Amino acid sequence: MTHDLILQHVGKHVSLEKEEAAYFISLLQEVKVPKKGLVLKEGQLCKTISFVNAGALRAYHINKEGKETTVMFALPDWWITDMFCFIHLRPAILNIEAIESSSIFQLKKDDLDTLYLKVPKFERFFRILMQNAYIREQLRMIEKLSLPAEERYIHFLDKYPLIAEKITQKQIASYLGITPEFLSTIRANRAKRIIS
Amino acid sequence: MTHDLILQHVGKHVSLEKEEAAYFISLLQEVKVPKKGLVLKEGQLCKTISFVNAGALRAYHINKEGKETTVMFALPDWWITDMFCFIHLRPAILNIEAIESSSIFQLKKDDLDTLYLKVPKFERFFRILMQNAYIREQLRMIEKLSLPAEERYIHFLDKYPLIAEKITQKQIASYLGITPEFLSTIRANRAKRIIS
DNA sequence: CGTCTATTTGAATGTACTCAAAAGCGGTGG
DNA sequence: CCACCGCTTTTGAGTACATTCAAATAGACG
Repeated sequence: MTHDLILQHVGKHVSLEKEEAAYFISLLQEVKVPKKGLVLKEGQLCKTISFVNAGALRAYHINKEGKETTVMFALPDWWITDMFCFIHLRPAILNIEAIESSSIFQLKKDDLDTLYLKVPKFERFFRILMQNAYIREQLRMIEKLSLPAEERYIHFLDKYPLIAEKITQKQIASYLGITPEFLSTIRANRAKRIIS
Repeated sequence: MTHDLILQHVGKHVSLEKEEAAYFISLLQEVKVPKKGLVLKEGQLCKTISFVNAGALRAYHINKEGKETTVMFALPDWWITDMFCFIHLRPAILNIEAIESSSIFQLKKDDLDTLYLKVPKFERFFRILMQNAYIREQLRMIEKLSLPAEERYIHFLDKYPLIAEKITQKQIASYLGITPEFLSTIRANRAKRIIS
């Protein structure tokens, strides 16, 4: 359980003194999650944000009709949480599960708030993270509103090849906002077109 | 052109010394925009972020088929820009126009970067802003993926009554991701149901 | 007042969904 | 190690939600 990856990751945006790095790491708790294990369950208080050190996670929401929609995937070097509930200390509206056996570092809300005060560099670090997350979501919304399902599917494969190879089509479909059956016919149509 | 609103707004999240406030304000440039005036045009470099002091703005994207999708609205006390292009210094993919005659304060990217260094409190301030923006977009995506058009319409009226009363149905439709014709039939159906 | 755009209405169409059933695939236990 | 179980994927038919196109009406603004 080295912290090389996370320190390198933080180092991309801010440079830490030795003691700052040590303090930061002291706040992290490593958690191993087996495949299909839940890191967060809807209704629970979401008290932590997780950095993926190894493996892959998925956050999804289930609406009142039982329909599942995938909010995000996270590979190593990504942070994931139910941000709304983490920030406002509300019961989670998302589930977060391990797609494969994973190792994550969890940071508690309270500790993060203290970290901001003790090492203000982390304000910058998380500002950049939030900024990128916001931009990603905004671009995703523009795609969702302006492109048909097939083009969104192609973009997804293009943008997230490493994710695509780890997950099922059902999960891709629920990220794109279509049914697995429809994704299947999209793929069948493409295959036909490519042959002819 | 007082800066009361913006200072009060910043004050909600961080408290500034007199000189810090003065410095911050010195970086702002007031711009008056007439109704239908463009603050940002697709293809231009997006060098500024705008705080709405009075009036109302709208950011929208036009895809290659000419279909327009509204990315966000901004009332007084909101910040608006093409965040992707602002951060990465790319040609804008969004247009930003005034829905009504407006007064905005513009902050240049360079000045913002300097501001972060000189007054690190602003890292915190914008971290919180970005965090909220991220959460909003994420919740919007969950709605878009899991609710039918009619429910999204009701939620919109509920969540943004002040915006709803200023804009056209066409603009609401383009925010919800439906055609104006379909929004019209949704409204007609609701009216019928309410009468009977 | 006239023009331009937004809104409504309706008919025809298309994209995506539901339901159902079969085929494929992966994991697990005997 | 193979057979079985459960889940994913495919396929197809019927359906529903939403779009397109067109035309009429209503509203906003100079």
